[in-house]
Amino acid sequence: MVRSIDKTLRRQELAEAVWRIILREGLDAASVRNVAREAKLSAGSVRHFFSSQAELHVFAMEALSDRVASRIAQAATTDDPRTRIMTMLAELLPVTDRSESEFRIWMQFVLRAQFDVRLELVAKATIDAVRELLLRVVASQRELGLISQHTDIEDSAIELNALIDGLMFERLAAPHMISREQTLAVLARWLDSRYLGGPHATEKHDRTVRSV
Amino acid sequence: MVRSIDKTLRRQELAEAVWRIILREGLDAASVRNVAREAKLSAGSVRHFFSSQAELHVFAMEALSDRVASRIAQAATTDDPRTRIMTMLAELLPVTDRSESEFRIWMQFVLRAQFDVRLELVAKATIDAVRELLLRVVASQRELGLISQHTDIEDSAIELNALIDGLMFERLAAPHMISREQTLAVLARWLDSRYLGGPHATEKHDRTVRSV
DNA sequence: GCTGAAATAGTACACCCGTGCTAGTTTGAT
DNA sequence: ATCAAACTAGCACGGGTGTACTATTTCAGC
Repeated sequence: MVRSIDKTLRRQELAEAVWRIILREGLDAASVRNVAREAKLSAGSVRHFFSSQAELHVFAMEALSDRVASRIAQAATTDDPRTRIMTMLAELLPVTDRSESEFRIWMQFVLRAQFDVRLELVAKATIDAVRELLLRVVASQRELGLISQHTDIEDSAIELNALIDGLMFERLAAPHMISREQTLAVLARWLDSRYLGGPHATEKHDRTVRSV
Repeated sequence: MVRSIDKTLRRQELAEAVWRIILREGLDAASVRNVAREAKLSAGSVRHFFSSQAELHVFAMEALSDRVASRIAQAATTDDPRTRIMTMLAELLPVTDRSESEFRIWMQFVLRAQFDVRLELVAKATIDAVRELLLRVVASQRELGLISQHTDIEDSAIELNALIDGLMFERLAAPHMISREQTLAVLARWLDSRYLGGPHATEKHDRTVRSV
């Protein structure tokens, strides 16, 4: 069935149209008519792929979440443990043109989720996934002996999560206040401060982690 | 001129009506008609006090910023340095019914500011003020000898700012993920970890000493 | 009281919205 | 070539929006 592939494709195209509009004018502007125009379709056509505007928005939000998740999965294939951790966590921050756009869009969805039950579900699932990722990261750090055996994994993950969310928020809400380099520097400093042996002990630990 | 006092009062009342609507249904719902109904006025009457919807929103955002600022100023009168710092910083976090509401509204404004030049100005001014506050806090900590003389004030303020913004964001976007108590605990832990000696020896986890 | 300005209400206009509906067009399998 | 399903376009309805405008009410100062 070639048609069903087309359908999936069109839905993805429409999701991307939603993204572009949100980036340009905000989620409010992502009306059915605007999205249709952005995707060079008619409003009736959009209705054919999404039975309601709400469904379109939910799909666009899920697609965005998936997109970021796949990038993190990609980053997780890095060999060196410390590089891998830094690369993965950097994917949670708006420090490139691409990720800056993605998180700007994501933020709009998350805020609207406060008044939309369906979007709230997507937000919660994604946020929980990030929390679990961070827990695994910190846990694997401890298993590798990169940080003290007495480190409270839960507390560390919570603090790391807050730090990352704060950096993300500031990069989006006040980019003049913290540059991309500073953003990564703050994250790196936080990680280094917990490593045994200080920031420059890099090549001593060769074991690979399979849980992350 | 009793009338001009009335005018100021009405504007404040309308701002509070805007707040209530944002809290309940989001900034999108803060239309002139909705605000008028919330304030038990006619739409034409609202227009008499604010020449446009944009002006109403800007005023409501500024009023909110002022409100939080005055609470921080109030907290700054605390005597004991360490209590004062914690009390002031706690005012930057949504950890009470009141502050939770205020920051929830604030977040809506800040996000819309990305697409509204006038709101962007208010956001920038407020965000810059917070940054300067945090710089002063860290600087005074060092002057009082509460933290190491080698602490980089700028770096510390940036990290503290990110942590606070992250905690705020998480409390609003994912309150299920971090409780009010946990929020304050993370902040307290971050502050304590920088104090020389560290007062709360009852802390359960091992704190790695940092030279930052 | 009287008056005029401030305050409030109400109406009208042009616009955008979500969505239901219908009518055409395209397309792949037979 | 035929046909049914998939696709696309367009219209219409009821409703909400900002705002310009006019009409009415309120009330302090005289």
